[in-house]
Amino acid sequence: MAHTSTEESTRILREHIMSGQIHPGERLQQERLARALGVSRTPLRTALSNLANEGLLQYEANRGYTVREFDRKDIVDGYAARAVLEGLAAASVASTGLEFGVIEKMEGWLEVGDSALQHGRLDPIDIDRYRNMNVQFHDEILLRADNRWIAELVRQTQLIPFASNRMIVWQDYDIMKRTHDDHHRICDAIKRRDPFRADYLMREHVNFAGEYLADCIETGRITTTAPDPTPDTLETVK
Amino acid sequence: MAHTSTEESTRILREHIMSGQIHPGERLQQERLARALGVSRTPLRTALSNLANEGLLQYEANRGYTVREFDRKDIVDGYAARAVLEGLAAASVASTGLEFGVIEKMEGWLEVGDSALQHGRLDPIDIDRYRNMNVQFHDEILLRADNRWIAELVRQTQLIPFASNRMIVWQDYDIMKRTHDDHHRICDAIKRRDPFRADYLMREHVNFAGEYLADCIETGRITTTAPDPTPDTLETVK
DNA sequence: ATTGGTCAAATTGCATCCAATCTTGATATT
DNA sequence: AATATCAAGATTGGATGCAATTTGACCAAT
Repeated sequence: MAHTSTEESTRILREHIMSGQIHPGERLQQERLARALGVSRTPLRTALSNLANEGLLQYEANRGYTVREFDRKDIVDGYAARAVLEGLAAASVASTGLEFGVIEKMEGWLEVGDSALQHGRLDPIDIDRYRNMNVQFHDEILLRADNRWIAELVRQTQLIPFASNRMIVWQDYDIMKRTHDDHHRICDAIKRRDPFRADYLMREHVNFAGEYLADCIETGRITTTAPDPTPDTLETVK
Repeated sequence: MAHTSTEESTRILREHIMSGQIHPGERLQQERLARALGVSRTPLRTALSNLANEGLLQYEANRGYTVREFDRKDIVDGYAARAVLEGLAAASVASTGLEFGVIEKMEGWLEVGDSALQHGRLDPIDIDRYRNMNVQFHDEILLRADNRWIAELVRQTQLIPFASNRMIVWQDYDIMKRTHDDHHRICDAIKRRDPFRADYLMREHVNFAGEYLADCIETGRITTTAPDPTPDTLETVK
């Protein structure tokens, strides 16, 4: 493995926090956690410090780390920031234009989404395919915008448990239909080189997703949104 | 002191990198640096890891940390991202409105800028006053926007040596005049509760600043932009 | 001159140890 | 009963030591 214990610990802890396996508000004891991860306290402490910098943990000197708690406003505000950033990305891409190969690829993804929605209802079978499509679609635009700040800042806004772009609320068919229609229109705006329309559509798309997700989390309507489970176990030694 | 060695080291190193006292591309040797800072390698290593997370350092396993190098595109791209974020902040504030006391305070700052520019030319005497005014003006809008993500992401975009909002290119009177006029208009747009205008003006204001700053850095026209120097010495033990 | 190989010195990553701080709970005081 | 005090245990932050990796100098072969 080409990674250090620190990097591994950071990654595993981040996933466990993001997926809610470590609960908001929970105190993270270094000795216990180090045991669970099979490392000493030194790399673990670096990992904790990094995660606190990312905003996932709260730190108080001599009192240790706790998992940050996020409320509705945190989610909506995060999506609001993400919306203008992804809007800028979409506008940049629309402005510059995309090579045909890339557009073709994106239209392929759109069809993946179409096929998941073609039965007039939501089938749990399709959620994984739709989720991957969604991540690829948004990531491709961020990639093609060719601005490392935007990509990095968007990544940051998604460091909220249950609120990354891997979380799909697979519940209301009409909403998914409309949401995916946004994808079509955003792609169309990019194809037509219409930055203003791409920007506006993306902002609306992301802001809506934020409000909707926040609603669903608040009312406990979140169901089967977890992506491929992580093989890493923390519980064993606990 | 209420801070840990790790936090202190992080802060001091960040300042030294931001102000260019540690040069881009430079390799950071842990033993030497720890000596210079008067701490052991443990807190230093945590600090380095944090700064790498912030994007100021590059890290390679077993090969240590180097100061990241930034080119023109990094600066312009960073400001482009910052522009939409500060634009959103300004629009939010304009939309919500500000209490009279706050508007009065901001108008006070505008006058500070006016007085620094009233002689029809740029006096080096006024640069500190103008810089503080500028920071306060932008920070106040970020604060009043009441969205912690925006404030934090904007902070991140400024983690580039010589490119924070504390850097003022105090050289061309006409440009400063126009730039400060933006401040007046942004404040006016907020007062009139015109989110669209506030957004547009702020984006233009920030994007222009980015391009201009990048030009000046590229052509070596940067002169006396350093803020109040840090009392912390690193050179002593070097 | 350039490539490839070898080995010692330098440097990094991590485990462990110790001092400083916090937490807990029992006891004393009002 | 409520609050204050204080000592023992628990936990954190930082220093040190060691194994693993990298760096760099030197030399041989092409």
